Amino acid sequence: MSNNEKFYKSEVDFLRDYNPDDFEKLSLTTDILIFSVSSDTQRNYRKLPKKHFSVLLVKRGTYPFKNKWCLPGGFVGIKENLEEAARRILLNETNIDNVYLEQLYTFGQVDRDPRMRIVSTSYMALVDQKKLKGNLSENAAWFDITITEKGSNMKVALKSDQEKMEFVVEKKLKDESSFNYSYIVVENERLAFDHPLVISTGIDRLRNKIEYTDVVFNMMPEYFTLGELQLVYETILGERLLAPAFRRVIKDKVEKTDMIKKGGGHRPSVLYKYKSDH
Amino acid sequence: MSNNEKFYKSEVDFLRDYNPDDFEKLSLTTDILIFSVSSDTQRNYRKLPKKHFSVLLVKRGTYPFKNKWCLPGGFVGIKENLEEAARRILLNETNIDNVYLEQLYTFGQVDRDPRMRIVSTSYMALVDQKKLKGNLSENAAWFDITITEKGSNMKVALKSDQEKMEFVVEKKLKDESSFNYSYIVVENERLAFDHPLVISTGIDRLRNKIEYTDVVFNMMPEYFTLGELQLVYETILGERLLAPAFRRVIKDKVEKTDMIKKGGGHRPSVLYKYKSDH
DNA sequence: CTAATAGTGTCTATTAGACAGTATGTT
DNA sequence: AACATACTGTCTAATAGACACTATTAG
Repeated sequence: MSNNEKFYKSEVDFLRDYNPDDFEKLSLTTDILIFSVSSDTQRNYRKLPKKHFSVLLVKRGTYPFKNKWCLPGGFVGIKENLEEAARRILLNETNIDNVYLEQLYTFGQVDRDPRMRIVSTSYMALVDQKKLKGNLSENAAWFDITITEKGSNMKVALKSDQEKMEFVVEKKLKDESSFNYSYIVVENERLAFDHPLVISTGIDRLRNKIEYTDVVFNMMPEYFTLGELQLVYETILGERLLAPAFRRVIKDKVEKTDMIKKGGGHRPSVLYKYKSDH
Repeated sequence: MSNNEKFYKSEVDFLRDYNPDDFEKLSLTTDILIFSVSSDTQRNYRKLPKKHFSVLLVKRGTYPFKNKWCLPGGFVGIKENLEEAARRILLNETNIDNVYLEQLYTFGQVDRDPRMRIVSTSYMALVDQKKLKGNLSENAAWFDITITEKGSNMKVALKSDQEKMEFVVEKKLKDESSFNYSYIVVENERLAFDHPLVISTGIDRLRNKIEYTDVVFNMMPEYFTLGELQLVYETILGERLLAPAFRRVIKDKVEKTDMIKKGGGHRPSVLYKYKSDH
């Protein structure tokens, strides 16, 4: 009997059917990374309001990580699907529903929670911030994100009306032959758990997906100008784009309306809406 | 006190710190989707051996799903990281190590295991099949994959030396504005659990990643001809590629050696190897 | 010689980048 | 008038697709 045969006859099937002490049950949570793009209040009547890429954080009231900020999250019920749990928590904490949500990654480092073993499946939500306004709890706040990359390090500065904080993660290739990497937290004072990793992973995912999908329209109001849309792309990608090229690429995804946005100290702009059938 | 304030003061923090009955612990497993590309034994001295995209499955010896096939997998230890668990199981069941491995997706449907609530984080491994040969257990077998897509349905035919089976899944968009979709199993006789979903998700991921990363080289031997490499791409993508275009795109990723592969009834071919620094 | 793959050259079509130039609002 | 954005046209560069053509082996 070979070593492998022995294994298959015992361990695989064994593990499927039994639950020995080594494999005791663990807790599963879900954390929701809610991204949106917010606008500055307009200072100069000529200029377009500056846009900020932002994330919703919640201040913890109890230990561990008391007074630190974290992503909204909670335990997955024993009879609850993962995405259902994420939507329940999202609805409870932000009062919104029917939002774009996708599974991001499952974080399972043994020591990621100081209390006990907790594995967390994170979800990424993309919202139009106006749908939430006025409903935020005292403990929740939007933080504008500013990303600075130097070498393999990424510094993420977070700024709300009240607070400023930042963390630094290092992007580390796990495999030289692919874009398979993970992040390591280099600096972090104010964020709870391994949430810097979740945020970094989400930024990465969004920056990728914005290039080949239409997810960005989940962060837009129903009607928008192409200038505003371009600003959102620029804000998320962290780079300037050339308007003619942007318009060429985006033109099949949007539909002109007969509405026009006036009021800026410049030529008025046609309002567009998302065209899903193309 | 607003509804939201009430919520934040209670539920978020409550859930973090307590473990009420509704949120009892659950079992976490990992399933490993092992892909490789195998070659037919050569029948015509002129023709290149045909290549097959294949997956490693294990036959279950016990209930539930007795005598059905499944992906190798097992429970995650309470003090074991997710990827560590995947590597442990991979090593035990296939006797290989140092293999390309990436987290694929976490499947958590409440009813995915008939015994109890089990959430599974799947990993995808890419291997060169020659490294495994001779070590396979009786219960394990490579299945060649043939994919037929019609409309939103994908039929996956699996064929080993001994057995043939197939399943059909439907690709369903979850969000009209993105490529965020999930699969639904339409037909499945012989595969255990929700493993048709895992396989479909993995095929998708691999087909995507092969276009913008170098993952494919994890499935290649150290030295290979460009014709063989092209065949692997064609096998995984399920479409023919034009040789001049393929060579143009691939040329920066490979390095010519001074070795030559002779023996076919045709012009000999230069052997290349992967060049990671480009 | 033949069948089969190896490998190159080149034309064309498509897409991306760059920039100039015109248009039209508000103050 | 001045500024700021809206919007278009066009040149160029880079990339992808198609196909013809040459090279070289085993049998």
